Amino acid sequence: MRTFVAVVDAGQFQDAAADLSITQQAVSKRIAGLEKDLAVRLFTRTARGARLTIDGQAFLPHARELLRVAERAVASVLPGSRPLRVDVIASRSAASGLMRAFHRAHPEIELDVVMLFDIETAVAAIRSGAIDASFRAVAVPGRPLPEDIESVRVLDEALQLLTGPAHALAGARSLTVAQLAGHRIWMPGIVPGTEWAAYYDDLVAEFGLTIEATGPNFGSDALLDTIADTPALATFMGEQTRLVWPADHGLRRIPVTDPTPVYPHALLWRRDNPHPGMATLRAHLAATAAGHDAAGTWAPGWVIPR
Amino acid sequence: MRTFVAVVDAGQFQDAAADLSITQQAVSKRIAGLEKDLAVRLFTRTARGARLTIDGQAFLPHARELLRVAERAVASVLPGSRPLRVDVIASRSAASGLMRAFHRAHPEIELDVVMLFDIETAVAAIRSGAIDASFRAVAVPGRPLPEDIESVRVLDEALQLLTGPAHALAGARSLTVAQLAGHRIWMPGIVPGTEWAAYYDDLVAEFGLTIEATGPNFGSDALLDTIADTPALATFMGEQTRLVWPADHGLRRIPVTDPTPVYPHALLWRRDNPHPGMATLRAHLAATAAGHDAAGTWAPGWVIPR
DNA sequence: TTAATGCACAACTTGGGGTTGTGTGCTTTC
DNA sequence: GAAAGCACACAACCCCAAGTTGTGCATTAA
Repeated sequence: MRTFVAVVDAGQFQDAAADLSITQQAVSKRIAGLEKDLAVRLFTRTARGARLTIDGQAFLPHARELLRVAERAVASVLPGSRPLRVDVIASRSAASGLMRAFHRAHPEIELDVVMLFDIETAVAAIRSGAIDASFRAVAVPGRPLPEDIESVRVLDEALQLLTGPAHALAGARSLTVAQLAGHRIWMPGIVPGTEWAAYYDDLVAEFGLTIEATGPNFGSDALLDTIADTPALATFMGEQTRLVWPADHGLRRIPVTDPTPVYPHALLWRRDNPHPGMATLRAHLAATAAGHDAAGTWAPGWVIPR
Repeated sequence: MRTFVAVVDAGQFQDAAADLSITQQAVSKRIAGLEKDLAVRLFTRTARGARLTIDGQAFLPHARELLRVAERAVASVLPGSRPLRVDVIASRSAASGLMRAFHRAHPEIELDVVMLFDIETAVAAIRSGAIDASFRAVAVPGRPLPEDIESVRVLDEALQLLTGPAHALAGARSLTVAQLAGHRIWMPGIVPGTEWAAYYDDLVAEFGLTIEATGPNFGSDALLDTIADTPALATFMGEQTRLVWPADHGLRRIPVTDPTPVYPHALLWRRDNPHPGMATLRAHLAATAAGHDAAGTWAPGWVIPR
C-alpha cells in the first residue's frame, strides 16, 4: 500500500523507488504483486511514467485511509504523545456514554477507551501512566485513594427496574424500594471482587432485596431475552443504558424511589498527568456534570464523596 | 494485525493458530514481531491463554479498524459488488458537492469518486461498466450520446466573477456580460480538448470576452493569490465553489447577468446499469435537483438538453 | 536514427517467516 | 504435594518471497 501511494505521489516508479530507498525493479514487483492479488490493473504504464487506471483511482483513497489508520494504530501505543487513554467500567455504562459525548464535543482529541478489571488495577495503571484516567464509583473500602490521585464525581446514574410484560410489577409507573422486596432480581455476570458486586451486596444488605448474581454472562441479548419471557424475573439497569433490542418484547423500565438507588460515576486521574487532553476532559465533564439531588437517593457509604 | 485480532478473538495462541491454519509457534513469532516493532507488550501470557495488556486493549480497536479498511479497499476494486463509482469533473466542482450531499443522505451506500479526462473517456467507461455514472455538461458536439446511455440535467451552476479588492469592477454588486468586455479574465489550467475549454471558447465567441486560458495550473491557492493581488485580472468561478482561503484577501464574488452564464451539470449512466445504488442516486438527485430558470441564462448550444 | 527515459523480465541471493522438536512455568487433579 | 496437562517460548532447520543486479523493449525527444 505504501508503495502504491508512493508511486501515485511520485508519478512514476523510478522516483517512488528513490523515495522508498529501493530499486525500481522492486517497486515494479510490488505493484505487480498488488495488481495480481487484486486481479486488477492499477496503473497504465507509459513512456513518461505511470498513470492511475480508473480502478486505481477508486482504490487510492482507500489506500491512503489504510495508511492513516495504520499510523494511528502505531500512535495508540507510542509512549510520549499517545491518545488520551480512559478506563470505563463497561462498554454499556454511562461512563462510555460520557466519553462518546466528549468525543463528539472534541473530535480533535484522539481517544482510546479500555476496560480494567477493578479499582486497584485502575489506580495502579493511573499511577504508572499506563492510562490517563478512570471512571469508577468507589474507593477501596478501608483504603483511601493515594495522595497523588485526584477524583471528582461526574454523574449519578439512577437504577431502574427492567421487567417483561408479564411481570407482576410491569404495570407500575414507579416503585419504591420496599415494593421490590420478595421479587427475584437477576444480575448475571457480576464478577465477585468488582465494585459492582460490592454495590449490590450493599444494596441487598440495606433493603433486604433478593438479588441473584449467579450464572454466567451470556451477553446482554440473552439477559434481555430471559427477562422478557420470564414473569418471575426482573433486573436492574442504569437509566442511561440504551437498549439495543431488535423487537421490543414489551420490556418495561420502571423508576425506583424511596430512595432511588444511584450508581455514582467519578473520574480519577493523577494530579500531575501531563496529557494535554486531560484538562479538556475535566473541563468538559465539569460543564456537563449532572447528578440527582443527594436527597432521596441512595449509594453505598464507601463511594467517593461529592 | 490479522493474527493479533485472531488471538484476541480466540483468547489464546493455539486456537488462533488453528483458525489461521498455521502452527502455534508461527503465531507466537508474529505476535512477538509485532510487539517488537511497536516496542510494547500486547498480551500477558498465562497458563490459560493470552490476555490483552492495557496497551493491547488500546491497540485493538485500531487493529480492527485497519482490517475493516483493508476489506473496503479490496472491495473497491472487486468486480460484482463494488461501491458505486461516479466520475466528477473536478474535486471542487458542484458535482463533488452533490456527491458529498448524497453521501450524507445515504451513508450506507459505499461510494468511490474518480475523475476522468474527458467526455469520451467517461462514456467509454460507463459503457464498459468501469464506472457507474458521470457528471458532465455536454455531449460531444456533432456526436450524440449512444442509445444505451441515459442522461438528466441535475444542476445549473451560475458563474460569478471573482476579483481582487483593487480591481476596477470590485465595487459592483452585479455585472452584465456586456460590462465584462475588455477586462482580462484569467482561467489557467484549462486543458484543451476538455468540455471546459469548449465551454469558454463558446462563451468568448458569443459575447466577445477576453479569456486567457493559458498558463499552467499551479493550484487554486496560487490562482486566488494572483487574483487577489492583480488589479487587472479577474476569473470565473462557480457559485457553489467554496473558497478555501486562509485569510480572505478581500476577494469579491460578483454575480453576472444579462444573461447569466450557467454551467449545466448532467448525470450520465448506462440504461441497464444493475448497481443497486444507481436508483438511489437518481432518486436523490431528482429530489434535490435545482436549476436556474432557463430564462436569463446562457449555456452552449451543444449541452445536454433539459 | 539515435539517445534517453521508464518499466518489465530473468537470474541470482538472502533473510523473514514458516515448520518440527523441545523446554519451561503455571494450573489442575487426586 | 507429586504428576499430568496445558500453553507459550526458544532453537534449529528449510524454503520461498522479496530484494538485488543485469538486461531488454517500447515510447518519446532530439
